[in-house]
Amino acid sequence: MSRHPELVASLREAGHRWTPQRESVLAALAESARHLTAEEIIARVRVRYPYLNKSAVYRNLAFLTRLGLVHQTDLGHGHIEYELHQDPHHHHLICRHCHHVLQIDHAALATLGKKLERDFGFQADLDHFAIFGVCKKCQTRAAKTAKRAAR
Amino acid sequence: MSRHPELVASLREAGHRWTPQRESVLAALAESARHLTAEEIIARVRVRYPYLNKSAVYRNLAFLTRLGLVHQTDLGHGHIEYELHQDPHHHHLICRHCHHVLQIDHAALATLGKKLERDFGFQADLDHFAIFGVCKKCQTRAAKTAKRAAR
DNA sequence: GTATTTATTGCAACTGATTGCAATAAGGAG
DNA sequence: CTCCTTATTGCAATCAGTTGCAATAAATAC
Repeated sequence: MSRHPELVASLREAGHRWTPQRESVLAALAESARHLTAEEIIARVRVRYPYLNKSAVYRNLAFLTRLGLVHQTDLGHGHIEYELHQDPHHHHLICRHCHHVLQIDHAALATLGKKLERDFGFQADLDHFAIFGVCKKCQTRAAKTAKRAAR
Repeated sequence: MSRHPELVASLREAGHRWTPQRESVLAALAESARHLTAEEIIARVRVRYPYLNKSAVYRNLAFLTRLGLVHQTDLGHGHIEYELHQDPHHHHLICRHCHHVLQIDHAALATLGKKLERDFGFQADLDHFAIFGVCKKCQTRAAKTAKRAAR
């Protein structure tokens, strides 16, 4: 019936249902190691389940996100990207010039989390964070261009 | 002609033009002390300029953002919010339960910025950051509910 | 003033995503 | 198994935002 028996049981206890549509969305994410856009998920799900409605996909992505099974991130590509939640926690540094995405691990943000907790009593969701900025390469490239322009 | 003579001059030097539409979008933001959604901006602009097309508003918001005059933030209300860029830099802690927005100043994130620079050579845009999580109030409320459920 | 260049606008078509609602079907009870 | 409740689906309408393109008009040169 399902390859996620404990998950399914806990969903049912909470009054939710385990439908083929829901399973297929989760399966599409589980079979991909990387982020997928909603459009990619719909395409993959329809390989097995050709007439699945897109609103069911969007609603299940929101549902799985609420459960904490799925993460939504805006990596600046114009579409939200989804991925299965899996440890270790990581974050992304996204260059606004070359759009390169550098993955960093949670340690870099642990201090900030503690600080927000201590100073404001705020329990931040510092998981899978997207930070925009300028990467090393583009900084040096920009410096060179500025120099050339100055001459 | 305009209440922003230096701005207009520098735009012209860069090959841009200063149109009534562009001015009216900037004016709408300047007259509001707080964040506005695109819809609110369109409504305010149309008080003086009834037939302005929405795509001109969106394009000018993007344009002013590229110039660094305007900031876009997703405060989790389902719409992007815009505001005139003004110091001092600040950030937002947004509770995912009660949706309360707590404004904090830049000091809290300064350490993170230095760390990203030092460890990864990444110059992060740590300006007007939105951090989601659970606020103090909702944490204590959740703790009480859990206790009650345990009985 | 007129002519030229081209950034910007207005419009209409379109995209990704959301929503209201009736129909369906999952899960539990008998 | 059948019956019942209601979470979920499918569909169509809708919404916020984007895009292609021809028309307009801002800025510059003359």
